[in-house]
Amino acid sequence: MLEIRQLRYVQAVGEELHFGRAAARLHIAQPALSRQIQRIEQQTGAALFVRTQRKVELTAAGALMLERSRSILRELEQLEQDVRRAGKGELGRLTIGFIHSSTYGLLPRTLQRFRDLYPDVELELREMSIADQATALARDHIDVGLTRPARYAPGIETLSIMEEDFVVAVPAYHPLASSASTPLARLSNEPFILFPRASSPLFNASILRMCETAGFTPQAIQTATQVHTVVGLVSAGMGVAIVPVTAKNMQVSGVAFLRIQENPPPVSVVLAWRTSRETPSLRAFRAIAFKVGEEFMATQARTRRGGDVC
Amino acid sequence: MLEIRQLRYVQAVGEELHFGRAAARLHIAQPALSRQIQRIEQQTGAALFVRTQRKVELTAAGALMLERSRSILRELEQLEQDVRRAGKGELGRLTIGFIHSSTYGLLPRTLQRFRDLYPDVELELREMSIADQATALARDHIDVGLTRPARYAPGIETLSIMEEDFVVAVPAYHPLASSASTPLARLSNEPFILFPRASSPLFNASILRMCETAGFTPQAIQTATQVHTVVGLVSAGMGVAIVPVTAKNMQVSGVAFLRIQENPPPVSVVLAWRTSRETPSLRAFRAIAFKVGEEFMATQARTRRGGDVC
DNA sequence: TTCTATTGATGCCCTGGAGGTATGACCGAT
DNA sequence: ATCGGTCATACCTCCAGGGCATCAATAGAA
Repeated sequence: MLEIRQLRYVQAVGEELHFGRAAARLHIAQPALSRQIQRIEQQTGAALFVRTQRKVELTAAGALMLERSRSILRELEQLEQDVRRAGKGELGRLTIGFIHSSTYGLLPRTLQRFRDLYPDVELELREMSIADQATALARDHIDVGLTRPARYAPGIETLSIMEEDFVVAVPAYHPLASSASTPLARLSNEPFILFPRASSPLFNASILRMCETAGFTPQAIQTATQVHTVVGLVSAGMGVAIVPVTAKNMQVSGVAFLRIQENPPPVSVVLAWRTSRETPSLRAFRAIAFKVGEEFMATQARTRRGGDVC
Repeated sequence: MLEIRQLRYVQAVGEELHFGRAAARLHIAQPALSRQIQRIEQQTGAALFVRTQRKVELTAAGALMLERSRSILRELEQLEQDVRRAGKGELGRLTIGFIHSSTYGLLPRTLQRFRDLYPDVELELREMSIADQATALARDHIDVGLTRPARYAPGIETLSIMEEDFVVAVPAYHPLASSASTPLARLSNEPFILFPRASSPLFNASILRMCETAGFTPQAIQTATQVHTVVGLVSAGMGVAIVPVTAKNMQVSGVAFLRIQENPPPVSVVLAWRTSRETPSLRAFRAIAFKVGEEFMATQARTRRGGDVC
């Protein structure tokens, strides 16, 4: 089989048409080059160059080999560079699962920043539920999930990148609408729009627990899986709801958001991935998502925990 | 720079996902393979494989390199094969100059046989005059010329591949039309269609000389460069002509061809090429053209020299 | 013509690196 | 705890590629 060295030598001699100069260009002595070319000619049984005493000329076979050698050498160089980049995570493909609600939060910013830094990593996005992400991770259908805390199979790691407080959403005309905060108990007789237990177990359980702690069971008048649907129903005056604070980013009018005076535990957004499938691109994505999460929480800090309002 | 060996090793390990088996496939010992892979990983700074104690897995960079290595190895193999074939003249390009009259003779057969034997040699055909072929050869515009004997520049070799006798062409109603042969002297008062001296010096000179030997100067009523035009004019009754015997192949009706009893010297068809531009394809073409020329003369032997008529 | 300079080929030697063998380290299975 | 399987490490060998000196052939100068 031909060796790369041989291709390079053919290219040098083919371009210089002079063994001495070609050898100099290759940083080897001329006899070595002569021997290598002879060797190729012997290997292939084809004369590549016609050496008359005064000049060197390409044969048809030589011209063919020169051209193709150039092309293969280019490809090889490109390959090495690409492998190097892939090793640093600058090249590749990342399939990301995400829950719909993260669309309004850090996903867009994370994607934008990631694309800026790693323009040659193909990103594939798949909206899927928390449960679906868990199985997709286990089956290697996605590289990483932007999801919520849950019970994941062994071998799947998670990293919390953001904690969101819950807030109360009420219609704009509601008596509470002008308040900045409210105790949960004030909502005990309100009709509630809740998240269904089946598809949104985390939100459902969190909200039921905090109401229980406040001493009542919320009266469900409707359920909806996606946050923006829930807020939409509040906006339509159908009832009140408890939603994560990022719901404010949804640009729905006719809804007021109130802090919850009991400061119930926040809910996390986590990244989840298979430990054994850790790639450089994944590491890079994780770092960026983490950073974006931090910034995101910082910009929303004024509305959180009643503490540092400006 | 990456070496071919390394690509092959990556391919083997990537496909076997097992160092021992991959090494066996490569006919080397396993430690050598481990070292080479490590070396590549060190060279590129990218992990290609994840070696857990029980199994080997590809990383993203490894998968990339596997795929591209396959492709480069394929190309390299193809290259070697093509160079080998080009060396034997089975691959390449041959630009052939030819005079129009050879279209009715051996050119079609030669081309057909050559294409059968060397289907991957591209043939480019250029009809051009004898003089044009001489300069085209000198300037490397054509690889070989199918032409007539002439004064060629030094460095240009010729090989005669066929000798054609001249015959007399007369209109079908001409008193001589039913004869098989005639002495040239019988034509001394006939109107002649001649080849112009400028563009067809060889034919023109040959014909004038044989008539002179027969004791007369032909009376030109018209000149025409191409043989088939000349024969067409004879068919139209404009006069008689002396043409090479291949003119019979032109399928022109209304013309009778007669042997010349004086047996004037025949005219050759030659191949001409630059000695320094001798390629394997050219050699192959030459051999075939020569053979075809021999066969061509054999099939026409019965009409030649008055000898072996059946 | 003879001499010289140029250029590719040949002979001989040396060395780096690829490969081999033996063995270690690690882990899962029994 | 032991064994078997698997990849990594240590150390040695050997050869192909490269360097140096020189030859051979020829074009161009004298």
